[in-house]
Amino acid sequence: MRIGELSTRTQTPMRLLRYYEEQELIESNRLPNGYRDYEEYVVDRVLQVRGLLDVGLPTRIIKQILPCLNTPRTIHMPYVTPDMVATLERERDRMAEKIECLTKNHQAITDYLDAVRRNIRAS
Amino acid sequence: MRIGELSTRTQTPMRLLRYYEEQELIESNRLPNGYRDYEEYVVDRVLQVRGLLDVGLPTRIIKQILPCLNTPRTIHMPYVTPDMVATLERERDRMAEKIECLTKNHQAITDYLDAVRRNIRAS
DNA sequence: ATTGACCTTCACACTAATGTCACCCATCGA
DNA sequence: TCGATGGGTGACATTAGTGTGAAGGTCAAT
Repeated sequence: MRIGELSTRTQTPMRLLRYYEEQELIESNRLPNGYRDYEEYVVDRVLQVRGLLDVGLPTRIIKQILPCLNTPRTIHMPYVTPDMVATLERERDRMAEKIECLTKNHQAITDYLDAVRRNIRAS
Repeated sequence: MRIGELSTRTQTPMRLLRYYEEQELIESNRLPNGYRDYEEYVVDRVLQVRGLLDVGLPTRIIKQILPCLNTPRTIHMPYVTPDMVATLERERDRMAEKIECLTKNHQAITDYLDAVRRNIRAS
């Protein structure tokens, strides 16, 4: 599929799709005319990348962990350098921290909203 | 306390403490000589702010939701405009999404690491 | 009285993730 | 063949969060 379709299917500006490619987060083949040609799986890939970006991971890290998060859950194990393992462990721990922080604040907001609503109802 | 102490206690560069103040995320009084003078609670506040930043919330949003997340759990209810409630609900939902995304990827990494370790042990 | 640590403001700079615009080529339908 | 539409590259702009350094005050201790 070409970039326009990928863009609408992933709700992502073409500009960003090109950017992600530049950052080596996704890949494309080229049609004879130079147009980008994406394979089907890239759709999921883009969504996953955007999820991770949105969650605060930098492209640099995403690029590193992506091979381990392959959508066709083929845990195909490349050269897993100890270095790589370390990165993964570090990121995993950071994620855990983030989850905790988010959960706490999510709860705080929820509580607050509840209180507000009770307040409104009472007045 | 002055900025140096706050900086070491929160592990945060002074530069950023000033920046947070500029963004109205924290406040300070001034000593007669112009030095910033922080109250004790600011320590927690800074940590909270950094947690939220790290988790991907922009200062703009943090500023808005901060009054509802006061550390001295005095749910002191200011003018809760409907607008404000809307923002809170939106952010809360976004947080939930992020938590989900993070959890999923956290799990994926964990699984992967497990697989790698099994692989190593087997070889 | 000077040094050194701590503080102030101002300002320039960088990176990441995006937006936007300019200019040109390709494709396809009228 | 013309024009709309879709694509390609490149470059400059922007915002957020930081780093860093200049130039200058304050203060405590020597």
